[in-house]
Amino acid sequence: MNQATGAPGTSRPGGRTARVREAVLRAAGDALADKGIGGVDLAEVARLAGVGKTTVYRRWGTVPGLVADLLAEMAESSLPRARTGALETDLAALAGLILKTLTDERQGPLFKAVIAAAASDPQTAAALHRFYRVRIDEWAPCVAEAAARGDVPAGTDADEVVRALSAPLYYRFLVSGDPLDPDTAARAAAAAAAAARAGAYA
Amino acid sequence: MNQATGAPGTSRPGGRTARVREAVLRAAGDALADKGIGGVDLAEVARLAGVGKTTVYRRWGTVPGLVADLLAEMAESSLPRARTGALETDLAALAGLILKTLTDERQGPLFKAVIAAAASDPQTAAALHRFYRVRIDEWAPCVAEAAARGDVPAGTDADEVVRALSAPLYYRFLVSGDPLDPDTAARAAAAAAAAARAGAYA
DNA sequence: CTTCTAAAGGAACTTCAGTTCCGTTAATCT
DNA sequence: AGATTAACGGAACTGAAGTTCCTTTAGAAG
Repeated sequence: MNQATGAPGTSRPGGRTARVREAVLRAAGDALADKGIGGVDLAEVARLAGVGKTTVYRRWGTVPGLVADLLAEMAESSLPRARTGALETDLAALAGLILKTLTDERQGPLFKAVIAAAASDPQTAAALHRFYRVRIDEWAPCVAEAAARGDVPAGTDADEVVRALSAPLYYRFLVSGDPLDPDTAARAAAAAAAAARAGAYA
Repeated sequence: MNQATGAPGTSRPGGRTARVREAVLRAAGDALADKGIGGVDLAEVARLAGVGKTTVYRRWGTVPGLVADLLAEMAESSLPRARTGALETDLAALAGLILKTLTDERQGPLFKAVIAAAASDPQTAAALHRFYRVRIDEWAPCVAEAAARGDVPAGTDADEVVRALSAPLYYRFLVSGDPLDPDTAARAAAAAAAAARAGAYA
């Protein structure tokens, strides 16, 4: 007597269920990347994934629900931070990583679509915030180590420095439409380091 | 013989046509602010505006088309910049203005929806970029004047300083979900000023 | 290997956003 | 003031996204 207590996929997560999830998330990522959030319908995703549309509607229900699951998947495959030994170079490495992600053929449009989805759906927003919480936690130690070395004032808010570095890249990407190039990334890293040294985040 | 050469509303823009446009844009703003981009349909907007839905479909066609027109309208009512006489205080005034806009009951959700729409629609994106081009052009002179006074290095990129100030606020608003408060705004202004003085934008 | 049932799949159905058609209203020009 | 026609508006129509119902497949347990 093993009744289904939760959502579909929780009680028998192995084998076929896992293959279906993988195929659907992959197809969803493809569709999001090339049509954006408005252009995705679940029946199309099901067709691309080679899966019955009933299955997609039953397990994910709506486009934002599917996007939230996709984000949870993406959070798992987060890269480890750089350890160059100096604040400026660590931050430059992070800026380069963000630049590479946002300008990537597939990842860029995907992030754009996901952030757009989060703007109008609380479930997606929560998943997005968790995603960036993980990223910031991964990279903040760069700043903490710099503080320990005395490169930035004691009491500097490490999270804030990471955000300050990321922000200009995302701002261009989402809001102003100004170009995103290695120069921009380098300047974002340099500016964050300079402001941190000046004690703007203490 | 005055045949209609352009889109509806171009050949007889006065009177009723203008009233309809005003009512529809107002209703569209309300709907966007409280349902977000995904939750708006043109028939509902028409009903709220007290206008035939055929009219809305004929003149604006799609939700992004309507949003683009709304943005063009918003760009007209841009506020003049502050002139406090010092870089830090000018930048603090701008940060305060952005904070006020993004946390406003109506304007905040509206901006969120509009930026989300721009993520998947080129027409909306173009309108959004024009909007921020206007804002940056309005405020960049603060930095140029500071450079003339010798407060920041000669050759500092004024536009870049304004973006650097705006970015952390928008990043929190759209991406990370961290709180937006006067403290954050003050820190964004201080950091932009510090980085500019250090020559990070020269 | 057999049993049990969670999860997938197919097909018909429903609902509603978006379109089309055509009659009505009112802005502009003489 | 009267004529012209751009633009509005109501109502019926269309098509596809999303739902429901029932059957089939295959993962987990004994």
